Amino acid sequence: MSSETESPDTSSDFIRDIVAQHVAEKRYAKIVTRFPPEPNGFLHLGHARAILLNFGIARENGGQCNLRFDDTNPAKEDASYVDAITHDIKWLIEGWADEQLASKPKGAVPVAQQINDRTDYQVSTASSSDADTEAFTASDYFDQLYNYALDLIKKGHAFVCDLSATEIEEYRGSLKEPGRDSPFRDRSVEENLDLFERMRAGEFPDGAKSLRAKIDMTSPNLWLRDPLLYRIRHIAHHHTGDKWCLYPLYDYAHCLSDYLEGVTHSFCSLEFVVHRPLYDWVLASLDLPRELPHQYEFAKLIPSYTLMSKRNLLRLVAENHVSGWDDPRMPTIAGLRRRGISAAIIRRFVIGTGITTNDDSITDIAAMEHVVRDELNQSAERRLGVLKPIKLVLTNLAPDEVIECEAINNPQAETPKKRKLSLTREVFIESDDFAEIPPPKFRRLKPGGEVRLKYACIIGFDEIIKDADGNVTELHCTAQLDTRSGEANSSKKVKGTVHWVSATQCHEVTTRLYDRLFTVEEPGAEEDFVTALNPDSLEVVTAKVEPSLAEAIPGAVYQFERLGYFTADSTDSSPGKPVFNRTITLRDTWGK
RNA sequence: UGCCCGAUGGUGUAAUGGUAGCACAGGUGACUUUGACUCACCCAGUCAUGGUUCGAACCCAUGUCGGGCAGCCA
Repeated sequence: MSSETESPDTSSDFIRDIVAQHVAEKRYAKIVTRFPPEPNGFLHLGHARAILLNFGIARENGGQCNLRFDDTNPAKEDASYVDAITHDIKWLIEGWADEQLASKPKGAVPVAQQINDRTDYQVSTASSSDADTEAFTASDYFDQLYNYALDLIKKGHAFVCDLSATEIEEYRGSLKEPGRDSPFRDRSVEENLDLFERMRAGEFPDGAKSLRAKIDMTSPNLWLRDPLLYRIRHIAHHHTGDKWCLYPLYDYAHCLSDYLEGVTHSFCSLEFVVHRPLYDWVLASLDLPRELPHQYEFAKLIPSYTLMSKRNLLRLVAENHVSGWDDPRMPTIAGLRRRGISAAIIRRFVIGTGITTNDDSITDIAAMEHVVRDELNQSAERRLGVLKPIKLVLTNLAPDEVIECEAINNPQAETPKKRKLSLTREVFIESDDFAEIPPPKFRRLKPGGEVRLKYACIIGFDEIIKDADGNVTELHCTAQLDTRSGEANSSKKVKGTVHWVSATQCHEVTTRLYDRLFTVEEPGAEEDFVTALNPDSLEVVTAKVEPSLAEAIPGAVYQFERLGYFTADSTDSSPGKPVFNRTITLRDTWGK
């Protein structure tokens, strides 16, 4: 099927070098990575890099990659995204790293175990053959996270603070000025324990108190100035319900979730570099028995002409600039899939961009378009379809005459299969393929010229028919039947070949012509990206296509010869009535 | 102007003290029953200045430019 030519495992990057070093040192029994999406939107091309890195590292080292929902903020998250995210990940790695996708037994939470006479907590991993499994979920660790917070308080590493949000901001200082200690910083362990328990019990309103790490208010790293660990939120959580009104923050929950799952390598994007000391501080302050996970950062993938943040993509959806998260113009995994772009294509493109710490790079979207065309050229069957038809009459054929022609399904195939096409007196050709006053080097149909109807025969131009207003209504030509394949004059050469469909044996199908969503290279850098929306990103036409396309398989991609690649939309098509989405046009070196 | 990070053709990357390579984009031509594909050729780079070294894209120093950080978001 796919001729996926993914980079061999010889390709390396700084992260693979680090992991290879650890493997050589036998530092870990098994390499364990994780992909931790927050269920607050659909996954996009940027996530694809993280997914492919995490699963790729696991795949190359006989390890595992945990899918973990990072659901510590009930105000922004929703269970409705969980299924879509899970589906997209599985689809992206299918046939490539399915074995590495790790989950846990249903309902599993961290359990106590003895390690070197010390009590440790870990959540078990389910084997891929187990029946009842589910994704790892940070909120399943809330109890254990709470207990760890108690430990932190007992060790004098955390305190309950009564300062308001604005006061905390003031006390934090600025980029240049050091911060000041909270007046509540030196509460006794007993008082902190009592207050924290009462926070959990719901005695205080939102924002009245918080649990903070006791680190260093004068640190040049803002994230070390007694950062918050827990905040009060009297709001139900999509997974834990109303059990909690106290929720941990990312910096506290993430490193410990990694630890509880036995993650060895925790990869994230560059903006978390400044958080790494905090990641390490939390883990180190708890004096944990097992080997600690470590965080490594890499640069995000930002393709040109696309938006790449969930916040912004959500706005496109909310304001109806697109039909949804899976609109074929969206850079989401679901959108690309509907567009006809396979997982193998995404993998080849994303992996091909590499992993670095260069932080200001924009990847030319043309690099992805190249992969799309290259893969589809190998796999897509060819069909004939006319987007903007103009009628052409072959005056030397009888009205009911049908001439059978043979068309090749895919010239790239080892042993190309063929199908039948019917040439009739009346056909449609692309209106772009005729010019009454042709521009220089025009190789198509023009007055007095000749052109070949693909897979049929050469035709000679006779006459142009116009209506009263001067609009072209029909083109009259003569078919040179002896130039058909196998006939005496079949090797006759003409400069142009055009596609066509029989006017009496064709189907009309709704076809969506997509173009890039934005007119500028970096819409995310725009004051307001909405002003950079491409007004022509979607054009709907009723195309005339050859009969076989009525049975197009949703999700399959076809090349409409000389036009581009089209896929039958899997949500809007119905049996016998496909709706086509244009995946991408063919490369066009002539320009028009 | 606090701290941290980064800098290789137009773009994305490789070279880890020893010939600056690959891909995309762009250009020219060949081929063509898809102006597609394919093929051939061309274009074009180590941010700057010093230093270490027989030898520096790589190590050091300084500068320049770019990015990140002051959510009870992740």
